[in-house]
Amino acid sequence: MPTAAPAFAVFVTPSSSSNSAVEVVRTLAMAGFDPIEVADVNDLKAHRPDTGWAGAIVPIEADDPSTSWAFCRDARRVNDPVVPILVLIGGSHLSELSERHEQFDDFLLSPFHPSEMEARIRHLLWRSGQGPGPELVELGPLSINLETYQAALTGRPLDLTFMEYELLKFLALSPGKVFSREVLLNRVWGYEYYGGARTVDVHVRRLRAKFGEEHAHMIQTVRSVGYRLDK
Amino acid sequence: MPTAAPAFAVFVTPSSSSNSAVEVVRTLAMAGFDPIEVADVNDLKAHRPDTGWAGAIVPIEADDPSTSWAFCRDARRVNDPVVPILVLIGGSHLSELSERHEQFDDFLLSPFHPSEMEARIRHLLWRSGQGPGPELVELGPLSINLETYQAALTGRPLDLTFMEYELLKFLALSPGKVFSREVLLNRVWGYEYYGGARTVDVHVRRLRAKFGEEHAHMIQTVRSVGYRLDK
DNA sequence: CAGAAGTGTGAATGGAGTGTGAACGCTCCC
DNA sequence: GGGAGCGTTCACACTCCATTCACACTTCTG
Repeated sequence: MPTAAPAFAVFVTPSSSSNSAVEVVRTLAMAGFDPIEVADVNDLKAHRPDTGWAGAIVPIEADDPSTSWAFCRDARRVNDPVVPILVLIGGSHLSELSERHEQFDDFLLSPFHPSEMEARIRHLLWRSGQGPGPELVELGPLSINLETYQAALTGRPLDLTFMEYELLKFLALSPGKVFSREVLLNRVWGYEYYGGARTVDVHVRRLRAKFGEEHAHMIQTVRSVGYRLDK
Repeated sequence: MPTAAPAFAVFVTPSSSSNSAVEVVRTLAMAGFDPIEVADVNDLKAHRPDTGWAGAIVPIEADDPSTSWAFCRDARRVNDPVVPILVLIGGSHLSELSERHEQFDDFLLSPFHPSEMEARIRHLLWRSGQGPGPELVELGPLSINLETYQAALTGRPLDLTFMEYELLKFLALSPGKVFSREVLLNRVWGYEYYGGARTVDVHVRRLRAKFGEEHAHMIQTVRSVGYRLDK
């Protein structure tokens, strides 16, 4: 199971004359983020995800800029200040930015291209804390950190070798699914690999040993078929 | 005598096929800045104004991106690191940004509208005048001062060479994350560098030696994968 | 120009990691 | 109950990888 997607607040005015918010929401979703519409600062508290806000996207409404700017200002004042703030603004309103530097972190011309918005968001995320959280694979008590090449069982780190790690990762990416030895040799060891089926057995055995008696059952044997990783 | 206009370095390739640099220079001048064309990092030192660089504008040449990126990287490594860096990039090359966040501060789609460039520059200037960025990187007993190019372990200064420092800084910016030798060669030594993987090993070894026996374990080897910096 | 410091490369070394064969044990089915 | 089939376990040999060393090359400095 992948880590929860970073949640972004998308400011929408009650008199949502523009449909830009729709475009924003769609773009965020396509880029793998979690867009949540908010109408005012109270919504920021009410709808705050457990993981907090990864940032906010604020379209500056052409017919009522002050409301949008007020939202930006207030979003910085709540208990858990929202950063970063990306402002969406029409080309003819660029001059408004000059006196409001402290109210936004980056801006994007409207209409916008989705890939530019995504690029700006990713750059902001990186700046404000080294980007999105680490890529984790979790399955019950097991968690695998794909960035650090570390696996842990109920928080206790497992000292795995390269092949053990690769095998476990492969199994954990398709929890519950049974893989034959042949498939495992192909997908984990490589297509050109031509070794005995005993190889898989032994690595499973070593994994189970490191899991400890308590969790060894997570790797299940399916007789005359292969192996499967369960919770 | 009026205050000198902020000076911006504009990167131009010798084979300046694109005329984007001309546009950049004109826009900067119109906005009241002082554009100075530079062809490489040596020019940054040779033509450095008395007031220092206010920033740099770097067009990413479509036919030779790596030269432009190398300039960005090196501009951050000179004695008086150039910040901020604004990158000018074609829409079809946006994906290049994802792995180079540390090499630029903001980007602008090419072709660009002069008023957007001016707005971006003014926002960058405002930001750099505010809180100077994270000039200190800390990780357990290790602290790295990005401004003075000094690293220290439990307060004791480490006498690092240039490459040792760059390698350590890169690792410390993503604590815990494993990097392969290939990635390290690309991102620390440079995309255009094509050397043996032993180079990385040796520099790691020298870093560990300077860390001393007590802290050598901070740089961990992940067998058949790469290296990782931990607390 | 001599010397020092920084950096990259090839080769030797040691060891962790990996694969294999054989012995053992379990389960199912005739 | 006995055998066939399959998985498990063990010990051992070998491969590959990281480490280390020595040295060549470049750059800088006095």
